[in-house]
Amino acid sequence: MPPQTRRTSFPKVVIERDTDSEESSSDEDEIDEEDDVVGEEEVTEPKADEEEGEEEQEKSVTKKKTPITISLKKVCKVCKRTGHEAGFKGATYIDCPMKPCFLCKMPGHTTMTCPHRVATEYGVVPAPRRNTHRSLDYVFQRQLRPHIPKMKPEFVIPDQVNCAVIRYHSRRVTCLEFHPTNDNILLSGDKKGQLGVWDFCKVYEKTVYSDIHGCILNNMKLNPRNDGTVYTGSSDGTACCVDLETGISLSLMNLNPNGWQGPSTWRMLYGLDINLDKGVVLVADNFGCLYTVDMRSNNVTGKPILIHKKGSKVVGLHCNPLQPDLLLSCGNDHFARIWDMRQLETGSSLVDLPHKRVVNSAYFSPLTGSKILTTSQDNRIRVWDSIFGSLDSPSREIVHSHDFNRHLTAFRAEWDPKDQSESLVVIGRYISENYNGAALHPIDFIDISTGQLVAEIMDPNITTISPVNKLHPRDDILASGSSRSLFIWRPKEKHEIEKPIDERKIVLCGKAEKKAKRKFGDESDCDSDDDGFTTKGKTVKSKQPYLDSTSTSKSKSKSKSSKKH
DNA sequence: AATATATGTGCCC
DNA sequence: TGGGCACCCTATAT
Repeated sequence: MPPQTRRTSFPKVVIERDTDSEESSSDEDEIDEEDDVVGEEEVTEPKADEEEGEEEQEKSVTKKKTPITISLKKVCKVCKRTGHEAGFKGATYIDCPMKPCFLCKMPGHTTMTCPHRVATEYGVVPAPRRNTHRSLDYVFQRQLRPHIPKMKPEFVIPDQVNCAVIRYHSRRVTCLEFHPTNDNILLSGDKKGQLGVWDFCKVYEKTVYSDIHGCILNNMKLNPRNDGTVYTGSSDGTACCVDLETGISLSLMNLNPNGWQGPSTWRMLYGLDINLDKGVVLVADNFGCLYTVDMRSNNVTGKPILIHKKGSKVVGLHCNPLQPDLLLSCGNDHFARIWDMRQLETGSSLVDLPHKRVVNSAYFSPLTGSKILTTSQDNRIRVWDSIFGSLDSPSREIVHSHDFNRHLTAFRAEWDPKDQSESLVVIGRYISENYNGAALHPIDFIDISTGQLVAEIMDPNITTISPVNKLHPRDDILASGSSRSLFIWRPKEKHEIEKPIDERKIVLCGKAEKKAKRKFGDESDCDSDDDGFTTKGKTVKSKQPYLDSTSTSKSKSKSKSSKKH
């Protein structure tokens, strides 16, 4: 047992007398009074206070002269000081005033009054009417984007859950990918290393492959040339090529051939991407190294290259969609880096993009590949408007709540691959908002050219945070991973027009699921998952989950201006 | 309904 | 450079 710290040894409920003073004599009273004032410096208290406190308690109980009241003094759960409280009041979270703003990390105000919350685009420099005279830029723009279309209208932003699977995974979801050709298939990875294949139009048609990885499936990518295979990278140190039909996986590499030799030597794979032009799969580990796997021979080629600080995680890799020679990496060393694939060696990065904290993700824009979008643990989304322009500093920094929490999958801002203007981005939100008395964590759609919150979507049935989000490459569909559950969102209008009513079923989750269970008295769902899932090598097909077409989940898709107070 | 628990990052020494 | 510890909105099982 670790030695108790002084702080924790303090009783949270302070016992005080109604009638003060009299024989109190001991130092304890003084302390109580101090507490009353501002909670002053508990630091000045004597070390033995705990026992003394108990003693006195007994004393006063036995005497019975002075009635005892236990006053629930305001004790802040965050800073442990008295005089104020932090935490949830109903569905509203009150910040500790002693801490810097939880949203923007600046001191002097709390989240409630943070200018970035009151006006989401606060401090964001809008996209300038660019008039660059760089010839390369001109050529690039003319070739690819003769006219820059407007961003997608709001109504095609998915805003309503129309199906979801309950606890499809037995651990939290870590990554999602849509199938490149089959519009209804969603792949999902989880912390346990399992890979899910879900036909979300048939809702209950899902398959889970549980014998591919031993722990966290960090990243996966489908092969667009052969859409039946997916490449996966895991913290177990292996990368695999998986056949989606059979679940048969081929190990491409194993960074821990000698098994567990202690935490300092165990290697894990994080970043992963496919470079079709070069016919390679790129993966990166937690020691800062990049590995190249030849897609034909399924062998690692060349030596690992240190591309980020030695010993630091390389969490993301992304190949430029148009320029096969360009690679973007990001990692725990607070950098995102652009590389030329033709001359990959340590220190040879073309550009280093510094961040204040860990970079959770870095992506080129999906259509032109000319923008860069990063998500960093400093609660900022950064945008570089053109890789052909100056990359000295980001074009915009958008403050957004997506803090690091060890129990959550890292948040990543994801492009909408269908948005011709390459300005619509989706990302889950950490801090909750009070929506009619419920604390919900919305999924935000942000126009990264202005920083404006275009839409915030949530569902009263989804009370958990949704750090993992992916937009469909062709349809107006959003997939979200929230804790162990997966959700599919569609725009209300579209969904209502296209789907016959009896297909508009909502699969309940979380609390609503439990309620439904009681209501229908069914015990047989995929909740007993662990049994099935742990059977190595077996696919688990679960039965039909709870369907409830009556409880239409409502979610709002509103512009930021109508936002609370 | 209180509590245990898993276990990443930053920062300090 | 490395161990130790703190840590603000978790989710879930008991």
